[in-house]
Amino acid sequence: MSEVNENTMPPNFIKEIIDEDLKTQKYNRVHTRFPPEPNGYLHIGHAKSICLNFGLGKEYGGLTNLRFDDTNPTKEDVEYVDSIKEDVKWLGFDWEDRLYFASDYFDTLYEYAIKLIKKGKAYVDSSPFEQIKVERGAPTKPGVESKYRKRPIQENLELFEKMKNGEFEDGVHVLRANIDMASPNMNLRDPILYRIRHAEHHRTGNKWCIYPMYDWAHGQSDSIEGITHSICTLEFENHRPLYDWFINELEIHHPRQIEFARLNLNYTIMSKRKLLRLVEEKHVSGWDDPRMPTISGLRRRGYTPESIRNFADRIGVAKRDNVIDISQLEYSIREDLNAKAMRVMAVLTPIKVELINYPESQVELLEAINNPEDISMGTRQLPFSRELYIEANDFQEVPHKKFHRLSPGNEVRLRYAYIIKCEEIIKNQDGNIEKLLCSYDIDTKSGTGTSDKKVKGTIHWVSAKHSINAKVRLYDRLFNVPAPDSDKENDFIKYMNPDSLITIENSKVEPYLKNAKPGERFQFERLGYYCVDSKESSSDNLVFNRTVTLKDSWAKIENKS
RNA sequence: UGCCCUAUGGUGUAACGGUAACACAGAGGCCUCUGGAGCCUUGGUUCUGGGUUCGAAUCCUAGUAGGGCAGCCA
Repeated sequence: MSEVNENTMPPNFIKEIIDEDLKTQKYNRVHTRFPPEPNGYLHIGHAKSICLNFGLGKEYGGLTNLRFDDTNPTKEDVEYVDSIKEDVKWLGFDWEDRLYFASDYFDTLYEYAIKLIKKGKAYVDSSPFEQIKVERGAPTKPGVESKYRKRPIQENLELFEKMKNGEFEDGVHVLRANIDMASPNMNLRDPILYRIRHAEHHRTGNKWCIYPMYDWAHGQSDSIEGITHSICTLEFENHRPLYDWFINELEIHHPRQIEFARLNLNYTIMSKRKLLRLVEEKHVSGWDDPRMPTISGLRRRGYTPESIRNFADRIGVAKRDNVIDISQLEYSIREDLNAKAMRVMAVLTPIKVELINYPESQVELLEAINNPEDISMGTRQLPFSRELYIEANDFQEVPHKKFHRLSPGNEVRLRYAYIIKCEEIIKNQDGNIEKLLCSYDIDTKSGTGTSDKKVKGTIHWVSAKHSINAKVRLYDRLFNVPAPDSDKENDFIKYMNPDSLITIENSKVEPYLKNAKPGERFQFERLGYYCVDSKESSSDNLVFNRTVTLKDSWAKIENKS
């Protein structure tokens, strides 16, 4: 697990509120929490929240809990609990011994409910589902009080206990708070606290058949844990008065809730439901498919925890709706990997080059720099011989006017090696290039300074007989429109990018990569950042995933003309 | 025809009543044995109209626009 860097996050309105609360002694400590529901995998939007909550805890010398809000047994599963824990850890955060579950508080919550009933602030409603829905009214229309609203306290107590004891079928009764059916805030129109659900819970098993609603459980859970600042997304702003009402009626510790705008990224989707659909309908290989915006997907794609944390800091926190450009995320990973990734030679789509004036059996070992951004990473030896592979698109038979690479009669430098000149093109019967016959200039060996010949381009290469095969997966954005789920007419599936994954079976990589470990990240010179696939790669069957390309200014020049 | 929230360059975020800053993207240029990296240059009548003030992106007010709220989901 990597360390969280010491940089503090940029100023934001939440820090201002906390500063103020500390100054006024509203609280004398900072305690936050990250409260996911274990019903899906975490995505980059959750990463923003995790970085925020844990970042605040760290920055103020406080604490941050990990708490699962597992109040709906029909949707939750331990698979999700495990993946969420792994993701939070991988991002570099530590909840220490403070791993909690809302289900830990089911007993307390039950007692709290009884307290409310005794105060006449909650009642058992035996109206059918539809009745309750109709009586709730609409945003512009006040609700109507239930005929069970004035049920005697003793009867409520007895019914509620029977609900708990499993004496009723699902849906027969609910426990409701007694607040205000005419409130302009719908959340205050006698919200449901408990519903009957004869379902097995992933932690409490069959102990309960009544389960608290999120609204009833969430605020009290924060209170029980002594949370000072409950940070959540904007849609809970209207729920805050309800949470305040509960806390006040119960007379328990009062956390301060602060809402912020969730992350939106273009060219992807963030809805858990839709991500689940991609997985279930097999549009992707799983939650950790490298094209998914999930944390596990980004991890398998080759993103580093540091890059995600830096991204979270850079995009900031505010209350207005936002759509972050995906290039911002890509910038963060390039920035990190540029500093850290070892450079390596890999030819994705090879064409053969034969150096006609290079001795048949000669092999030279050339020194290559592992990372020009970090010379402490040293150098390595690169075998060079008469037969090489170069990238197919580094050769143009009829070169574009600004093309600086190899073309007939033209010279180019082979990185860390010699300058070569294309003398002849050998084609097969179909007219496809079989190989290029080139000459090399012995006086131009890299590092010798024996020639002052200048050449416009430098290309990467690999020695044919020393290279090893690799499978390379080129990943691109999953959708080809900026907002795939904003179209009300068309399903978002329609906007999936058919070229989001292109697999190349026979790429040639330098021999150093033979021992590359799963998850290890490299820069393939002039191409991009790649990592060894953590699931399917082995030393005799290398599989690389493209994390992100290098910035490609040539592509822009090419597109312009 | 209700309540709540929001409004700063293309996208984000900052500026805390003293005259708009930073990052990404875009466009130019320099440099380069990665067309990478790095460096330089280049964008805003701060949603609109009033008001308060010597002074407003910041405060007040009225509009306008966008988002949220009618699960026994979270």
